[in-house]
Amino acid sequence: MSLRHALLGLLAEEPASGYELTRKFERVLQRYAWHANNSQIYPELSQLRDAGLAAVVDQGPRGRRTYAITDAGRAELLRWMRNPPETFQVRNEFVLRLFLLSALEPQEARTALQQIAADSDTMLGALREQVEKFDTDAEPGAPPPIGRLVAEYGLRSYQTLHQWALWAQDHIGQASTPR
Amino acid sequence: MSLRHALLGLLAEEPASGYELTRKFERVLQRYAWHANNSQIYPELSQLRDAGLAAVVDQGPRGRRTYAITDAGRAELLRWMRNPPETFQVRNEFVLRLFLLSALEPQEARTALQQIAADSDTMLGALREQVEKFDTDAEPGAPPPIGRLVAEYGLRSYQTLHQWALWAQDHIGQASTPR
DNA sequence: TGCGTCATGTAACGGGTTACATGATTAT
DNA sequence: ATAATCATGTAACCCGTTACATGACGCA
Repeated sequence: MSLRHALLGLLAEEPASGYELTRKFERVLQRYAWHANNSQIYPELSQLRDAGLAAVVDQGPRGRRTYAITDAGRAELLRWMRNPPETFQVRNEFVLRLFLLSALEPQEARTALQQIAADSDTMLGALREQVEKFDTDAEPGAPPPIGRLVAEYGLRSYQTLHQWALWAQDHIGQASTPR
Repeated sequence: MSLRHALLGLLAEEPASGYELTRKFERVLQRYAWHANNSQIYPELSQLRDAGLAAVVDQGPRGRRTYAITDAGRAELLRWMRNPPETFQVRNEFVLRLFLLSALEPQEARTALQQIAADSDTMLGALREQVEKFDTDAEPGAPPPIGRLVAEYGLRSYQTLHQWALWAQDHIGQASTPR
């Protein structure tokens, strides 16, 4: 039940409404870590509330309800963080398509790799901006927030993807024939 | 419906039984690309057969049925490969946990990062062996098979993770306090 | 006044997980 | 003989997706 813990993790940073959590998923988690949309988030928040792991701490206009993590919620999040499974399940259609590139003719595979190289380059630009923003906002000498570490991870991952796509273009050959 | 196309992709390489496909998922796709188990694979193979995208080409002992991709199946795989979605959905609990490291005390987060560095190092060893095997088996001058490109991707990804985990240990500070 | 955004949900359906169930073949 | 592996599947349940539904608030 990762969605539950993703929500607890976001609420551990600061209280938020279902709407704000939906936005956070879109901005922060969606690209590398976890995908969820509002029709999943609202029912899960209700369950979190019923289970005593989160509580409504504020009501605003348009029926807005701000949730905060409770002590029990914090304990549950810690328990989960301290007990990782030995193996993690991954579902990433993008990488799946990389694996199945051999089903295409080499020329078509090369074109696909070019597209990947271009897209990852665009992503790199956005991530570099994000990292720079962290670094200019930081007080000199102070250790960076975790968000900075995560952005660094994203940056390095896309750099790796980009460089691999360029490398693969050079090494993909006529001999890698599909059958 | 990525599972369907993952199966078609594997069958495009060579005919296989449900059992063999389950093994291939475990060995090849599971770690980076897609997770599936036998109780999903067998029904999906039946559907593939009913849809004319795969066909039983051999029967062996213990009721073993070898499936092969049909021309229609190949066409469907190509169509899918040529029409990628603009955005991909990602669900990776491992990365999610990286994002939520800020919920732990810095000391505990550092310990978790050490574990990640150690685990990724183990993975690197296995991947290096795999890559070497590809390279010693290859005829000199011949372009590498797609499997070699994918192994390279895995290798680079784990290298990136490993180096990031070391870097993050050095940069995680007392200031990254959970609230 | 009208558009964009904020804000919350439900319902039907499809995909995925866990647990269960069964038995044949091969190697030791 | 026995254990490991090969080999196939079903059933109940849970999680996630898509589409739908509704309306208040703030700004131009």
